[in-house]
Amino acid sequence: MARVLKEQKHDDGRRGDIVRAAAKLFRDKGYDGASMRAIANAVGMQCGSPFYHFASKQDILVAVVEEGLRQGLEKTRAVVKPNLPADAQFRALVKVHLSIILEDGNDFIPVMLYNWRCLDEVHQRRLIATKDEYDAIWQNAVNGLHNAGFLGGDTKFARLMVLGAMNFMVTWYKPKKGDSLDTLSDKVVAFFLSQHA
Amino acid sequence: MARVLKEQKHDDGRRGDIVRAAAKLFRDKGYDGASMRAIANAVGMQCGSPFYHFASKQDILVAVVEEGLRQGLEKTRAVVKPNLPADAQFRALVKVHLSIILEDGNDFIPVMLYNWRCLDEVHQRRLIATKDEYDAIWQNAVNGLHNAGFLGGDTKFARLMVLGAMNFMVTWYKPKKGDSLDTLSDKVVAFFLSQHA
DNA sequence: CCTACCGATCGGTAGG
DNA sequence: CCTACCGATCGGTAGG
Repeated sequence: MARVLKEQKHDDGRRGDIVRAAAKLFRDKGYDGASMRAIANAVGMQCGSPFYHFASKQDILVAVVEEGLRQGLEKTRAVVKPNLPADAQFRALVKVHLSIILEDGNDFIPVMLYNWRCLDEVHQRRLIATKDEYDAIWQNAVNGLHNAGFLGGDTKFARLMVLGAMNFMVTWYKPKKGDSLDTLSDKVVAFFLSQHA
Repeated sequence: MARVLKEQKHDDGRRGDIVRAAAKLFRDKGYDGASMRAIANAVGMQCGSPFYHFASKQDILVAVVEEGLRQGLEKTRAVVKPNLPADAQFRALVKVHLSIILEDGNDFIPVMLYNWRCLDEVHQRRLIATKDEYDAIWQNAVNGLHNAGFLGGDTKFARLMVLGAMNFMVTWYKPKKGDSLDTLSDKVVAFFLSQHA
């Protein structure tokens, strides 16, 4: 019990610092472009010290992606409400997703999206299970749009298009004064559901 | 004159082999993940030999992106026809773009899309001019959709959504027997223009 | 968590 | 275009 408490505190301390700093560096420079030395220095450590907390650089990447999926799934589940109209449910999910990939300090999911192939196959296979949960929530919401007449055709394809368009925003979105993620979410929703405005 | 001819032949020979091999490796492993040794070996050279053709690894990346933009712009311009109905023009552009990013051996533009930040700022600034030409063609087509009543709202945002959704296909599209880029183009067009089907 | 270090690999070069 | 090599940097480790 004491041991469990100690480990939890540990996770929230230096280990967590490393994961957050690595996420930022992986996002900015890519997995290969961010050296262990850079990660160590970002948290005020010497170059060998992160290996006290992680067995390898790969394990840090895994921790980043795991943390991203954990946070992302938590935030996403929190806005899923069974009695919401399809378009309102869609808007809520869009807003959460934009926050997950665009908001300052949320580097975990962008790292996952753009460094997925840097993960070992073993880790990919394990993490894909959680990714599937995430996709299933979205698939439900898109199916809801279809059933409510907002979308026709192939709903799996529709989900991929919607999420793809948003995920690619990571490459071009620059936050500007005056517009919030709320405004941006409205634009995304308006674009995809414009046929019923 | 003889010198010009010789250089042209040279470009189409070993230099071109290096650019094509590098494009494939940059696409598969990323710019940092693909070593000069791997690029050299892919064309049957020793590790120092590519430097007879290029001053640096960075210059190979620049050549890959330049070739991608050149080919892409050429193919794209070829399908732009002033008297085409807006939806037909859109479909033609979608098909060309899918071919550019998904067809086997077309690694140049995917490398550009996902290794853009590996380019020096100087090269980015120069290449962005050509990118803008590409975007302008698409903007025209999307404006055409808007004017014909296929789309409402912010047409620049619409362009970014449409291209983003397609560009992200690079991360999930796996060619399957029986479906062609024609079928896929139809699905993309149907999705974005479904409100007027 | 630091110090001091390892072997491996990297991009790039000189000389032919 | 090859051979042979360079200094720099990489991820990772042993010992404290």
